[in-house]
Amino acid sequence: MARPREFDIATATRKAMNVFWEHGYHGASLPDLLAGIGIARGSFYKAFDGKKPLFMSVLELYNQEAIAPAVALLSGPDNVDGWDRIISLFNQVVGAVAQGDRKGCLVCTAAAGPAAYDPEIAKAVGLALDEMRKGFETALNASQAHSHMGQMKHRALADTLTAQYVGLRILARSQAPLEALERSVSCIKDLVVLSA
Amino acid sequence: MARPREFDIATATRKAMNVFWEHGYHGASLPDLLAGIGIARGSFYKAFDGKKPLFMSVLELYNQEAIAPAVALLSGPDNVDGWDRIISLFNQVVGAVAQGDRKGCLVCTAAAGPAAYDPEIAKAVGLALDEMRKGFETALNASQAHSHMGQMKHRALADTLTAQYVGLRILARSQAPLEALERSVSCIKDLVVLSA
DNA sequence: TGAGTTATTGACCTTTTGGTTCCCAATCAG
DNA sequence: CTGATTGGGAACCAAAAGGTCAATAACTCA
Repeated sequence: MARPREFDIATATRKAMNVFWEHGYHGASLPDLLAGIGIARGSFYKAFDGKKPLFMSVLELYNQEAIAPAVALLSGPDNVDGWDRIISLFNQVVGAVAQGDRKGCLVCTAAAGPAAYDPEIAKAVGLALDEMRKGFETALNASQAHSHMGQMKHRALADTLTAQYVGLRILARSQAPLEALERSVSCIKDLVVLSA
Repeated sequence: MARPREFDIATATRKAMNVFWEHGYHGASLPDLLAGIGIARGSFYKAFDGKKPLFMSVLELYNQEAIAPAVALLSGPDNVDGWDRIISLFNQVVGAVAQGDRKGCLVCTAAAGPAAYDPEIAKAVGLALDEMRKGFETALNASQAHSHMGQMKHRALADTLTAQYVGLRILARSQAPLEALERSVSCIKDLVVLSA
């Protein structure tokens, strides 16, 4: 064998995730990443393989750390009504903003940024957002108020909610007033009443 | 007097708008802009005052060329039902995508990008999106199906629709499947039925 | 026609970008 | 202990970023 690595790859990737999350893909420079992780250039290239490969790993980690929990929230538990789960998710989103977290969603920011010209990133982003969409669909299938809707309608509404989620998180990032985000969500909440 | 400028500032700004629109603020490099406008570096700095000042002018132009027409569509004519105007706007958005236009919305892309750390851009973006929001509100006030809703509900729904608009345009830019965007809008269309 | 003024151009500058290299230090097997 | 192997980190690199400037060209007015 030989000398063991002095830092944990997983931990370093998590730190890198935070840097990308805050600054976006382009905004995160090599020095930013190095400072955030706490290693030097050489180690960085030895461990990861440059900025973009790291970003792809970060997207994967983000799926586990942020997307998967959101999807889990939407998917259960079964004793909670599906629409309530959806409202909980949106409440979490504006709740984060209310506590000063304006980072938004890493995937959504990537969707608006490098996904436009990088097919690999676009694909990863698309997969992550599709997970969200499927989560919404699962929740809708478990919603009392939407049980009268057909499967196709559920799918369409899931797509709409996905777009709503993206819009909300982009607006959060763009310093939109908190009240506007709160109003958006309060209105979605009422949607169940309207569509019931 | 002195030597007259060989190009039209307004035309050049419009060309720059297209470059920014396609590549985003960061993605549009100086050479990109120079090639797009068709002038040399020196002229660029003489006419405009650098990249960011130009971008601010571009945002202004975009407000006239893209935001204002959208708001106008939402605001009238009075013989068209308000909700129909809203649906028309969303149809236009996915119609553009259907014809291969994946540029999205310059303001939405800026919201997800430089607005996160540049207060000046954030302010301009916020103003533009607020115009959209007011447009939605105006349309809702002229919607038969929503006449039973109070003013506060109109405002909240306008915020929701604004977020929906942003999400839709970001998804368009991120190469999301056309069908997903179509489903989103078709669902919004039904919303009038549900909320009637 | 000549003076004054301003646009045009392309070379040049600084800083920063992402990426590479090389040498030293640390670790393990034998 | 020793040699092989690997990580660590600073120095280094080329390219590209945005920005400046001095020389040249074009125009108007006196």
